[in-house]
Amino acid sequence: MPTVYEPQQWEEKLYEWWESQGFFRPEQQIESGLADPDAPPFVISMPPPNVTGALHLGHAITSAVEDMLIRYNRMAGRPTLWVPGTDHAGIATQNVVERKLAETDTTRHDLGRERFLHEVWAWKDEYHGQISGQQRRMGISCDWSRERFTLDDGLSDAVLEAFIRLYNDDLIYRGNYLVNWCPRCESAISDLEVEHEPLDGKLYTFRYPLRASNGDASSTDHVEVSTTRPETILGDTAVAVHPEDERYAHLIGSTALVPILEREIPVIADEHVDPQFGTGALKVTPGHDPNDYLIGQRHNLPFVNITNEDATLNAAAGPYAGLDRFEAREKLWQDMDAAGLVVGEKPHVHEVGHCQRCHTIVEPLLSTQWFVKTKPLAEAAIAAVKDGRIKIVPERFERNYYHWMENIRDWCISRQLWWGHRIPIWYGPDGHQFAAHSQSEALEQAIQFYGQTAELQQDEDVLDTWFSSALWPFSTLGWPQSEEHEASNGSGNSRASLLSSDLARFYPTSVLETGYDILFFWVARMIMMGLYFTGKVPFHYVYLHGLVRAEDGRKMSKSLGNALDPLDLIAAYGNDALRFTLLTGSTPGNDMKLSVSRIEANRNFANKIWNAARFVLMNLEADEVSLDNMDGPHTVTYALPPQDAQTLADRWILSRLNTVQSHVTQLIENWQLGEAGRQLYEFLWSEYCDWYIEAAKPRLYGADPEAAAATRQVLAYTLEQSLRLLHPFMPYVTEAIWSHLPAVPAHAEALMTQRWAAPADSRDATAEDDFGRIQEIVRAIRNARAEYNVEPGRRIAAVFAGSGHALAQDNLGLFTTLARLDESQVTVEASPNGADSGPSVQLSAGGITTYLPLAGMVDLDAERNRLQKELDNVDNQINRTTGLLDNENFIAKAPEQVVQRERDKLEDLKAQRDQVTASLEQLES
RNA sequence: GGGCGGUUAGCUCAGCUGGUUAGAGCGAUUCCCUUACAAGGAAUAGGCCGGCGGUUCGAGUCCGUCACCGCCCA
Repeated sequence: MPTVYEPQQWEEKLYEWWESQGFFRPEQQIESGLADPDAPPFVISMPPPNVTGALHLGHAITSAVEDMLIRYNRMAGRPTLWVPGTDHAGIATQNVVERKLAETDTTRHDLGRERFLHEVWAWKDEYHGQISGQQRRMGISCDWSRERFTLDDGLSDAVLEAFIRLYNDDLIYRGNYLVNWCPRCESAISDLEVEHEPLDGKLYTFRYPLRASNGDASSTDHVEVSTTRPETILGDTAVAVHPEDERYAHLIGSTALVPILEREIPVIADEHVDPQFGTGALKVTPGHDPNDYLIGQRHNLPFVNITNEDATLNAAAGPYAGLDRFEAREKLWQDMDAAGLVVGEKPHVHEVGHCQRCHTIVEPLLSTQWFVKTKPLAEAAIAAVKDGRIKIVPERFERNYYHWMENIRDWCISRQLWWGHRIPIWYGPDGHQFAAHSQSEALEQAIQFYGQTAELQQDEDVLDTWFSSALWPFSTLGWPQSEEHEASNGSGNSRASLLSSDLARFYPTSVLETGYDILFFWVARMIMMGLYFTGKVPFHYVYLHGLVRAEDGRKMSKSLGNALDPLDLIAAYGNDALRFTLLTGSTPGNDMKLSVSRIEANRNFANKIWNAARFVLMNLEADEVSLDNMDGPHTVTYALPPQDAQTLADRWILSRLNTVQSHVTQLIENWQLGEAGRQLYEFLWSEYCDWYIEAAKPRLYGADPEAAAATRQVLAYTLEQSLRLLHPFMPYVTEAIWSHLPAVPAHAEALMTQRWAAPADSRDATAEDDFGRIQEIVRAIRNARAEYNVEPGRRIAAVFAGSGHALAQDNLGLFTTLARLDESQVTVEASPNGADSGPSVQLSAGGITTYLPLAGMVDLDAERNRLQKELDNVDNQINRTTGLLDNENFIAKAPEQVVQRERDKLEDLKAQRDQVTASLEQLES
C-alpha cells in the first residue's frame, strides 16, 4: 500500500466493479443472500436532475445523503432499490436551447415545432450522457437498469393516464382566468414559478377625472389615486373606495373617466380598499392585477386586457398600442402630465413578480389555460401528514406544508411551450373536448359523440413539467401498466404478481430525500397525486436537506462566479472527502456554507484511515487471522482473542467500538446522519489512531508472541468493524482498504455487500473508566514535559504513588510508551510521599500522584504557582458539587443516578485535593 | 402583514427528548521529519452559548420578550 491514499487510483475502478457485479440491483442482493427477501424493501426515487446542463453541489448533497441511506440499508439486509432518472424540465430546457439558437440569430419559430423538438432531443441526449457520467463519479449506487426519463414512453403514458383520469373526474378544467404570464417565455406559469422580489419603483399619484353629476358643477371634479404601474390605467374598469371612508362616501356611484382614453367607469365601494394606503382611493384593473380581478368579479366589472403576449400593448390601449409596457408607462405619464392630471411621484419599494426561469417581470394576464382543481387533492394530502402516514424531517417543515396546502390555489398546468407532454385533448369543430390517449382514440370518441367522423384539433399546449414529476414515485415503477396487470391478475396479492411488478414490490417508496426548496413544487404534489392515483402515500418519510451555499453565504451561481463544481472537488480531494463534508457539515433543513478547508480536512481523514489500515495490515500475518464466516457469507469477521488474553487497552477500544456502533446505528435511524459521521470521525481518529494504535505498539513489538498476536487480532477486528460503519459515509476508501485485507473469502470480496454490524451494546464501563484515567495521567505527564521543555525523545524517570497506584502497576508498559518514560527508572509506591530524590514535578491526575524528578529543571516558584492554580480549580469544583449535594431539593428531585454521580465526583475531587495539598506541602519542605 | 430558521472559540459549524469543567475542523502559539500517516504527532491559548426576564434542584438546551441576520408565504 502506498503511504498516501490516492482516490483517483480507486474511484472509477471500484465504481465500475460495483456496478458490473450487480450490487445496485435488489434482485442480485436477494440472490446473493445479502438481502432478506421477506424484509420490507428500502426504496428511494431519486429526484431527477434537469437535463438542462451539468450537475451542481445541490445534486452532490442529494447524492451523498441518498447514497448513504441506501448503502446503510443495503448493508442492513433489506432489499434496496434506488431509482435514477432525469427530468425533461420543460421551460428550463426549452430556454437553454433557445439561447443556444439565439447565438445564430435563430428562433424556435424559424425552425418550426418539429425541427425545434429535434434540436431539444439532441441537447437532451448530450446532457443526459454527461449527467449520468457525473452521477457515476459521485458514486451513487442506484439501479441503472431501472433508469427513467420523464418523456420516455412509459412515463408519457402515465402522464396521459393521469391527465385523462383527472379530467374525467372533473379535477382538471379549462378556462379564461388571470394567470401569471412570462412575456419572455411567452407562456403561462404557475404561482410557484413566480419569484417575488423587492424593486425600487415609484408610487405615481394622479387625478382621476370625474364626470360631473346632474350637469351641475360638482365641488370635486377628480379624485386622487396612486399606482405603481401607470400603464394599467388604460385597462381600468372602476375606481374603488372603502365603503366606510367618509372622505369619499359622496363619490360612490359617480362616474370617472379613464385618462386619455376618456372611457367611462364607475366609482364603487369595496372592503378590499385600504384607506390608509396612498390616497385611499384605488384604481381597479381586473385584467392585470390579481386583487383587482377579485374586485372585478364581485362587482361584475368588465375585464379589459390591454397587453399582447409579448407585453406590448394592444388595441385596447388606444394610442399606446404597439408600445412595450414600460415605454407605455413613461409615455402615458408624460401625456397625463401634459393634461394636468399628474400630482406627483415618489420612490417606492414594492414586491414584483419575476419569472423563476428567465427573471423577466411577470405580467398578470387574462388567458385561457388548463387548471387542476387542487382543494380535494390537498385535503387528502394534509390528512396523510396529520395522521403520520408521512413524516417530514425536520418536523418543523410540516407547518410550512400545512400552511401551503390549506391555502392552495388551483394549479395552472398548461404551458405555451413545445418541449413537454402535449395536452391529450382534442377539440371538435364545435370546440367540444375529447380527452384521449391518442388521436385515434379521440376520433372514436368524436364519432360516437357526433354520430359521424369529425375534424379534430389537438390542444397546442404542453403540461407543466412538475405535472409529470408529481407522478415520479409510481410512474417510474411501472404505473399505470403494472396496476392494470395487477388488476387483471385477480386479487393482486398472488405471489406471482408480487414478484413480477415493481409497483407491487417497491411502492410506496421509503423516503423522499430532497432540498427543502422544492417542498411545494414537487414533494407536496407527489403526495397529492400519489394518494389520488394509487390510494397510498408515495413515501413514508420526507427528508429535507439544506441548501449548499458558497463560503461567503451567498447562493452559488454561475453569474456570480462563486460556484464550485462538485466534479472538480472530487477530482481534487476525492469523492469521500466531498461527500463526508456534505454529510457532516450541516443538520437537516439547515443551509451549509461549503468550505474548501473542511473538504481538505476530510480528505486528510480518509488518508488517516488509509494509514491506520496500512499499519495494521503491515503487522498482520495472513495465516494467523482469517475473515471467517460467522452467521453467513455477509457477516465474515476477524476472530477476537479470548477475554483473558485481552489487555485493558483491548477491552477499552472494544467497548468504545461497541458504543460507537450502537450510537451510530441509532443516529442514522433517527436521521441524524451528520452526528453519526462526526462520531465515527472522533472514534477513528482520536481513539483508535491516537490512543489504541499507540498503546498497541509495545505489545506488538514486545517479547511476548502471544500478546503480540492478541493485539494484532484486536487491531484487525476493530479496523474491520469500523470499515463497515464508515462505508456508507466514505464508500471508496473503505472499500479500497477492504480489498487489501488478508484472508478474505471470495464471497466476501466487497465491503459494500457486507452486513452492517449489529449494535451489541456491551459496554465495559470499568475498562473505559480505567483507560480514561490512564489517558489523564499520560496527558498530565506530556503536559509537564512540554512545560519543562524536555526533549521529545528523552525518556524520563517517574514515580507513581497514592491510592490508585495499582492501575499504574498493571499498565506500566502503557505509561512508558505513551509518556516516554525510562522503564528502568519508573517505580510504583503505595504511599503518597514517594519522591524524596530531590525536587520533582508532582501531578495529580487519574487518582494517582505522579512524581517526575526532573533533576535540575524544576522551577520551584513555577511549580508552586501551578499547584496553587490546580488547588483553586479543584476547590471551585468542590464548592460547586458540595453546594449541589447540600441542596435538599437536588437530593429529593434529581434522579438517583445524577445524585450518585455528583457524590462520586465529590469523592474524587476530595482525593485530588489531598494529593495536591500534599504536593504543595512537600514542595515547601 | 403571517410563518420559519439562525445568533455558541478569530473563522465555519456540532451539541438528540434539560443533568460531569460546552465540543470539532480551520486558524493561532510552542515543540517534534519518534520504524502507519508532515494530508502527521504532542502540548497550549481562546467561549458571561446575542440581550433581558421566567420555569426548574439544575438551562447552550424549555417558555416569554427584544435586537440583528437570513429564508418562505401573502
